[in-house]
Amino acid sequence: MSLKVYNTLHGKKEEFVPINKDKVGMYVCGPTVYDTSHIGHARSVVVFDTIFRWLMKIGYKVTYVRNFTDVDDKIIKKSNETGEACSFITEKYIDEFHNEMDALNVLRPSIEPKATKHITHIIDFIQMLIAKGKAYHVEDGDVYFSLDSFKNYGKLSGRNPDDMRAGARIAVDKKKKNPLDFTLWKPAKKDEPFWESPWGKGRPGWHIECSAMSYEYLGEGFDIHGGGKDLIFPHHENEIAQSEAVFGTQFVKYWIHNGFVDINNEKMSKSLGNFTMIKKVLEKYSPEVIRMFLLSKHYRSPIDYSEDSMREVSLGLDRVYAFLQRLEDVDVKPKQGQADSGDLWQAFSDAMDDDFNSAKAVGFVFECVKKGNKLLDDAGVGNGTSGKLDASVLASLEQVYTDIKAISNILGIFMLDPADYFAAKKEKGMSEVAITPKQIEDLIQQRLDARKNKDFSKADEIRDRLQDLSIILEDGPEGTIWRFE
RNA sequence: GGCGGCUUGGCCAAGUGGUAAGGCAUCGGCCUGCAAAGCCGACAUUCUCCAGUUCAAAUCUGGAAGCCGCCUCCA
Repeated sequence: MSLKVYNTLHGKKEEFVPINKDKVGMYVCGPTVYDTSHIGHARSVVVFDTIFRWLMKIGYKVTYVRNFTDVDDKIIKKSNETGEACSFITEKYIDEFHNEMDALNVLRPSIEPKATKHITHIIDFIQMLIAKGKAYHVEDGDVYFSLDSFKNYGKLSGRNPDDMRAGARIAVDKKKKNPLDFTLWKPAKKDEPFWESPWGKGRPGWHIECSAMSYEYLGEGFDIHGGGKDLIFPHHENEIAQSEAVFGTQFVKYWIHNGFVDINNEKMSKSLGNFTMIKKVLEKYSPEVIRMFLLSKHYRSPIDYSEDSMREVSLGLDRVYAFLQRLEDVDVKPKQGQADSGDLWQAFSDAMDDDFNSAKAVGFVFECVKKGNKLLDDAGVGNGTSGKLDASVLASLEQVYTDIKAISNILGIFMLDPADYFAAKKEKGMSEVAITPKQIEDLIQQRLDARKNKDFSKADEIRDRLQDLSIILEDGPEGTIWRFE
């Protein structure tokens, strides 16, 4: 099965055929670094990270560019409010972003360009636009893109400029020839950061950096451009206008847009004040739970964030790791050098080829976990009698484990050694509870003694006591183990 | 007002013309002193509603209702 991708440009799934065989150029709009990232940002980053990994896995040499917008009105505003230099603010949030994305097991893109490091490229780009009559400079120092000079405007978002003018939600600016013309360069006011340019001291508008930097690293036209759905208009529409106006060739072949993270069925946004920061979620849930949550629904659909759904995902992840632990307990290990050959991998692979359907893919993993558990049960392993696995069962369990490990490299979940996963979970649980492991062990021993003496009411009392601390006891053939709920 | 999307069991969620994956929860059973975990079974004759195309539709077409998003900074 070959890769199919939903292309926003045409509103349908298309077979993915890169411009250059074997190579893929991908540009994704990164954050404006003026504030802490919320889980909506995490979705975009995790989704495109997964896409990046999948493209590489199926054999493409991928150049993945994700920018930082580090010059912007909001950054300047924050600087004025806090008295901190813009560069201090942007560095701070870039660091924070990197730390959080590293925690979420996100691979670094090939290149992470910053707008402020590409001012010359941006100025050159604007000059090309002016030279072609696609942009104009007004007296005060502003440079605007001339919408009337670009016929195809609106092809990505399905709008036409005439309708929008009728819509009349756009503030009229007398300096503009057409009210929809957008800023390429704006003059610096007093105390604002600036760069010298042919139009005086100023700074770039928002859209132009992506055209200039994608050109710099990926060329006049490239394969994939991504970002959140909210960037379709006007940001990506404007990028198309700028780049295609200069080069006269198709800017991007496949446009990919991820859906939002909602809270109570509404988009997470600053104006509603309903956003949840990544760091806040990381305090409560492991990175893999967050990743699994974000990948448990198709990337184009909205996904509703709630404590309940996080808890549910967390339980599901426990289930997978508990299965892996069972495998480890009977010495089933992933096979070396034989990845990508099992049925699970094949099913996973087909799901990913179908517009990166990670939700479906995760479903297959669960199906396999159930089958694997059944094989173990039927073999009587870990179920009272410690049976011996026969060769064919061993082989299929090894294959499942191998496939899950291969999948973990794409989804960025199920990455850990199960023992480490549960150890981390225990550690986290311990930090929230007023009891020591020693005390727990003592109680377990007391309960064991009580059970030996058939004093079951005392045994149950001890178990209930631990239960109140979210500690679950499991009596197995090798003794009693405990874990956090 | 313009444009786009969504509506699947108690909840979450796959499904893109061939007769409803999976997870969570619930109820039975096996196992257990009792539990937990795991497994087995039950749980949508049906996919918001109405009409149409088709041998066949959750999936295509037309219409209705509800919800959401973009059109202003936004992942």
